[in-house]
Amino acid sequence: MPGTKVRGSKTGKPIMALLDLLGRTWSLGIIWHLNTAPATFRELQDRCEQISPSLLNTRLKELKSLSIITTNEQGYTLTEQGRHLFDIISPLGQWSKSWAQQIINTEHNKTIDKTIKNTMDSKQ
Amino acid sequence: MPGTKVRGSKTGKPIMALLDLLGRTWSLGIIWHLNTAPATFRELQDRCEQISPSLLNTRLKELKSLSIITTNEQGYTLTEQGRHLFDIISPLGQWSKSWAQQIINTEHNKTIDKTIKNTMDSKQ
DNA sequence: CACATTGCTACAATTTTAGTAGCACTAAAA
DNA sequence: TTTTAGTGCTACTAAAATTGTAGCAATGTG
Repeated sequence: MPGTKVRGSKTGKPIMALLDLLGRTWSLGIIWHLNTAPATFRELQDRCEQISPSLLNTRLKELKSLSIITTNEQGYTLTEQGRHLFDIISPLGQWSKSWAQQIINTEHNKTIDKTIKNTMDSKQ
Repeated sequence: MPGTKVRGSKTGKPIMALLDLLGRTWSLGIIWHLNTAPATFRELQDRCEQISPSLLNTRLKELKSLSIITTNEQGYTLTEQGRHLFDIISPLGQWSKSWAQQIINTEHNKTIDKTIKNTMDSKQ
């Protein structure tokens, strides 16, 4: 809860509470996968590929008690706030792509460098 | 690494790799606190209030190997990509405030409701 | 040389998460 | 009415992650 002492912060600043929450395994993933559409418990389990039911349940309770998700006839859904939160983190999708690309290039360069080095070594 | 199988995903989609990374304890916090200014190891330890040196070291290595942070004369710093990542999550600061406010109001309303209920009960 | 600071490493204790099994409930089919 | 299938979980143990504390090696400073 914001205002209350949180794991990693004695101050209880909202941002610390939020970073603590989002920093827990699967929090971000659940929000991410719930944006597509509301989902039942098991549907959500599938979307998250590997989450264990006990943890999923724990996270759902946390997120629900903090008004980020809610339940209705369709199952679990983002609240309006939750959707706003998703909007904020949504650009991560694009960012992750260019990030991945750059890392791959870096790795590739390393390989090239090594090849060059080997070639040079063999010529000495 | 994006492209490689990650905790929580067999597909290795960049976004999954990223959510996995950011979902680890203190990843977000480190990025957040590093945006203020570059920091030495111990300075960063202080900013994060409660992180243990072993974990901080682990995270720094991860973030560094993934080109999100780097080291220079000033200590640890966000890379250009890291800064861009921060820019994306930066609105979380503002969001967390209104979120906290709303939760507090909700709690407050509960109290009010209870007070009203008690009053009504006592008048019966 | 003593002393302080920095960037860590080591390691046991504790907490968190994964993985698996299965129960209670509901609804439809046989 | 019994079976079957699906859903929302709970229980439990093993494995992994995190904390908390101590301290070492390297670098500088008086």
